[in-house]
Amino acid sequence: MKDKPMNKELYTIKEFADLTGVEVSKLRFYDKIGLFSPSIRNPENNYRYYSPTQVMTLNFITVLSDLNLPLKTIAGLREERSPVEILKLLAKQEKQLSIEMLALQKRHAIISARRELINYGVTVANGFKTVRGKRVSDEDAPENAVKGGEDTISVLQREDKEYILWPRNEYSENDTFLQPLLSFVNRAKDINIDLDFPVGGYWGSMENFMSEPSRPEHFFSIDPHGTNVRKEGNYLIGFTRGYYGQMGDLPERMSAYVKEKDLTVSGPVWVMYMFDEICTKKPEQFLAQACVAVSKFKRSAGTASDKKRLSHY
Amino acid sequence: MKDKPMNKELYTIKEFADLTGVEVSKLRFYDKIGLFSPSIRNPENNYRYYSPTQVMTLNFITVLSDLNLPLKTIAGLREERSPVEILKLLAKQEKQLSIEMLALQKRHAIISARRELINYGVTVANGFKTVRGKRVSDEDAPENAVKGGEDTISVLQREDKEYILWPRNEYSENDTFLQPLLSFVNRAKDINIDLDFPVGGYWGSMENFMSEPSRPEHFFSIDPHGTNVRKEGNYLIGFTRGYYGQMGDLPERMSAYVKEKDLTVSGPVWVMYMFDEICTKKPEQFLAQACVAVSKFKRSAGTASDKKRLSHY
DNA sequence: TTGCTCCTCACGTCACGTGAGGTGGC
DNA sequence: TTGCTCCTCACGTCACGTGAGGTGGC
Repeated sequence: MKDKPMNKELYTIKEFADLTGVEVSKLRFYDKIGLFSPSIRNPENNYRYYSPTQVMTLNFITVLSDLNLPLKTIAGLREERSPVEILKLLAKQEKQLSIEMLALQKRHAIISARRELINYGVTVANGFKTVRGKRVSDEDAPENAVKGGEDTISVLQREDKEYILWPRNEYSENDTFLQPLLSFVNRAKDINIDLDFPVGGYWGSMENFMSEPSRPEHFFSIDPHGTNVRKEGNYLIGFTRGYYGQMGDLPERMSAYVKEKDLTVSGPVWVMYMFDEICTKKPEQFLAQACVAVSKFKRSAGTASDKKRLSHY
Repeated sequence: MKDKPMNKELYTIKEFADLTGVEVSKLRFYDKIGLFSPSIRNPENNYRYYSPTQVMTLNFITVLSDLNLPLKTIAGLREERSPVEILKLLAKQEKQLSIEMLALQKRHAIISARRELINYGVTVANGFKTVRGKRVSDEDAPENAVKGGEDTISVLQREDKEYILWPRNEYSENDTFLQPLLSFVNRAKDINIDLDFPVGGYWGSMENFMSEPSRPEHFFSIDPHGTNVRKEGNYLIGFTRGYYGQMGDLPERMSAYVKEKDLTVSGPVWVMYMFDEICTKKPEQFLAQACVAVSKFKRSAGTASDKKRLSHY
């Protein structure tokens, strides 16, 4: 008297695909590799027919496949499986997941750092004449924006900025910045530094920057996990175009400004690249910002509301 | 008088691989597809020689590749690129990233839900004689644990549990639970319900469960995003083995217990599967827990510290 | 002569998707 | 006859990794 209503009906491959949401090509593929075959084949024309209970079997496959288990593993589990075994596999997948999660977070950090820098570079290159896509005159620009574009030297308020300071560079006779960079890159993987983040140059003082502008004493990378911090405060800011190590007349322009405005600068000099080889093919188009703390300054700094409106490079 | 120290030295493919951390096979592959070729080839033996500045070019590729840009896109960018263009690509990758992030979080939720359930099932199947891998006697078991294993009916404290209640099931004459399940599965994608989460059966009341134990009025899925909540409190708990819809003598055992202990139960009945087709091939090994709120109960419930020690199914 | 590096070319991976070319039922 | 579904088989995808088989310099 047992009727088996489950087996009463059969689905063609298209019907079964519509029912389960699994595409026809996928069903054919699963059949081909022997993972999951229709319960019946018409011997005359080889048509596939699926039974209603196969919905659960397919769900078993779909669930595990969605958890990134390889189809071969799933095929093995179809033969034989136990709760404890599945538990172990799930634990393994969860570990894998947390690794992937960290990788995604790192990618996000890199994208954020790059976007912020390039965005700032574009704004600088436009002479801050655009704010949120709208052109504004210098007078309308935020207080702590660079007015007059990339040729202007100015003093601006900056927020805290995290970075990683690399080991000190060693130069021999004719070295440019390239030799220490190469020797560092070579060791970077050992000391676990991430070369995907933007890299800049660091000098211990304005004097050092002035005397050897093409030889940074350190490199640094703009990495949110960095334990070094360029502190919030007023900074003397200037820009220049050109390849790594080519500072042009920027050091002179900065010190002329310092003299003219009777400023006192102190602490290290950071040079960060808004446009680097990621953005442009032409090294002469690279866009860098040099930055050094101003310890004596008379004009008023930007207001708090201005701070929020602008990027904090 | 310009010396070009960058081009002074050349690296063999192995040296260049060691320097940059990019594997030899990858360098050969990039050369093959025309993405990145050595600056010099020895015409006699076709040896590849890389120049120091190519480190930056390769870094350009590595950075963008690490951000999941396809190599074809990167090849296009090698020809021509601009800061604004890169900015757009980064924005696109960031969107893509957040989608991937959500997918990972969903996978994590599924794994968590499954692990918790199966783990509980294993514990029940062992008669709660193991606690953290150690066998303990019933007396040593936590207050709100099932003592005596899966045949025991008991009243236990349970925490809040989120779930999604599916639409009401429609049965015709000879339908088992399977027909409504299928018709639901068919619509699941439209109403955006995730079939990767564990599914259980729901009856509006103990009476309904008693009269039609193989015909749940609703299905529900154990999904942390669910807006339905099975509230914290004391529940009558029983277990049974068998395929979906086969409750065996569980309803009778539960009502006998209710009578014997002079309890009053109220509200819906939830049946959740700790072992389902994900865990085992054999439907008769499926392990389910039925659960209904106890509104009158004299024995003391578990202590607060016990609550934390146990899973909250 | 041995060991090392370099080369090219072909094939494998993973989970499918996409035709091409052909059949069968209404 | 037309349109629809079904079939098989082969090839493409994506970014490499892995041999096989052979060369060149110390």
